[in-house]
Amino acid sequence: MLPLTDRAKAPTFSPLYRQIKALLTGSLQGGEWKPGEAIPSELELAARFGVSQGTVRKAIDELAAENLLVRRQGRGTFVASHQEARAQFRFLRLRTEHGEAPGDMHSRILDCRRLRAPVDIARQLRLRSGESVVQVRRLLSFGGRPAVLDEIWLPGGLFKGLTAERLSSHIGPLYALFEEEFGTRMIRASERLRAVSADESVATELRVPVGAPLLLVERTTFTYNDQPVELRRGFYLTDELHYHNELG
Amino acid sequence: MLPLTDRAKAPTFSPLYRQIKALLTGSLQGGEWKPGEAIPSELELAARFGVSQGTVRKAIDELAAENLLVRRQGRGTFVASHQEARAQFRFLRLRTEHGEAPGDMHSRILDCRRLRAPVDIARQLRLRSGESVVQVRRLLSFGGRPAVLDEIWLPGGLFKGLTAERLSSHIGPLYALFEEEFGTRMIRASERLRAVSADESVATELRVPVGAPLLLVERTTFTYNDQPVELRRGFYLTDELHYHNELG
DNA sequence: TAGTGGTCTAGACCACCGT
DNA sequence: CGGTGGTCTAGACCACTAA
Repeated sequence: MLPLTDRAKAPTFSPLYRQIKALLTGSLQGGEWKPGEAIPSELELAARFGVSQGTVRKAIDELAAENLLVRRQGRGTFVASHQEARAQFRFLRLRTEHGEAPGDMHSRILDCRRLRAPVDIARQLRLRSGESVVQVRRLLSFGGRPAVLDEIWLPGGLFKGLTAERLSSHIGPLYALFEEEFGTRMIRASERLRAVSADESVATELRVPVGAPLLLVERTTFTYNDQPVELRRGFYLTDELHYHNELG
Repeated sequence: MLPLTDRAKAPTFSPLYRQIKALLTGSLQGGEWKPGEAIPSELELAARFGVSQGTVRKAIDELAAENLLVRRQGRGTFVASHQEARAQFRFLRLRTEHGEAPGDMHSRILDCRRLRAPVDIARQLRLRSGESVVQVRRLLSFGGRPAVLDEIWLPGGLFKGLTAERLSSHIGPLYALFEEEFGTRMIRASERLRAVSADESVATELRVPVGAPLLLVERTTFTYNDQPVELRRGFYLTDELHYHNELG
């Protein structure tokens, strides 16, 4: 590790703890520690990198704030996972009238196809036009009532063995499956929300009249290094549930 | 300040930096430092509270993360203000197709009335039913096109001199006016989003057909101590603009 | 009891800003 | 230049967990 005085002359100054953070991120991305596992203790990492515990702490603090790591006092620091209960509703912002997470969720896969990427999909996923992509359509229901119709696009190269059967036999969040079976961890997402009218095909799946108002949620999901790896177009029926958002 | 060993026996343990944070929050709430002003330096505060600079730092770190304070290297730490450019679009999440903040914003006040709080409004604002509230309706336009119809409810006691004239003559965000003229600073908000159909009165104001899909945004806004001080029902026209959200 | 993260301190030095 | 926040260190002790 370069001492601060040497690094300070670099055109783009980066403090030591950020370099440590980058090294840790690299190890996470490279799979040195898997989701759910503990990473080495702060003192071990400090020894490995030749810095003080405080510097490692600050790097881990930022990674924990970004939900890449989870600290547990007395136990250690763990790689975040979409398997954990606390992660279940981090990306799905639907809530009941009372602000609680809705129960009795069920996912039905409508279809799963491989095809050549349309130009706009390719551009958003940073693929070459015509490269292979996977398109998944699925219906989310709560208490037996359809609530969300999702159309999902994934890079074909990253999701080779993905089939409707594999998706249907999976229990829990899709992101848990993606992380376990395909080694792709969703880190953050950017959503664009609009109100639209249900067209005939959407209305049929959601069992509402044609023209009913629906919340359209377009999501771009990113993995490490801000690499986009998923696109979603979700039609949300918001008569009983709503999309919840906190403005800090 | 109690030493750690004494405080440790308290039933609800709170570290020293959180006590400092509470003291700072109290000074902010009490108006010792006004929005836009600098607070004392870290070393001054450390001396005042009889703790180390590091402990003050950690307290300020959290307040900065909550957008109550703004750090500026080499200059000092300042009380956050809704006047600043960076705060303008913190609560208004509308973006253009390209993800930019929309330009040419104009606010037109439709009316401003004082009345006795309906039961549900009173409950949400933690007022006694029948207490005075102010109801404001206003239309936000971008590039001359109506985009948001807002209905706003405020506690009458906190907003005594608020009139349609005062609102209309104000330039900039309402929250800047509220903070300057009424001493009430909006800290955070909780929003519930739904898709609805435009009824006749809303359709007229937004110049859309009756039944057009609109994004309904219901907001509860809080000041210090999680005290709710504003309710909003906004009807958003999302054909050209959309509601943008980042999922961390 | 050993090991982990969490808090607190004191001190040194760096980066940045305004004068 | 002096003063501010930002980084880094070394060391002490506390709180929590699991064995």
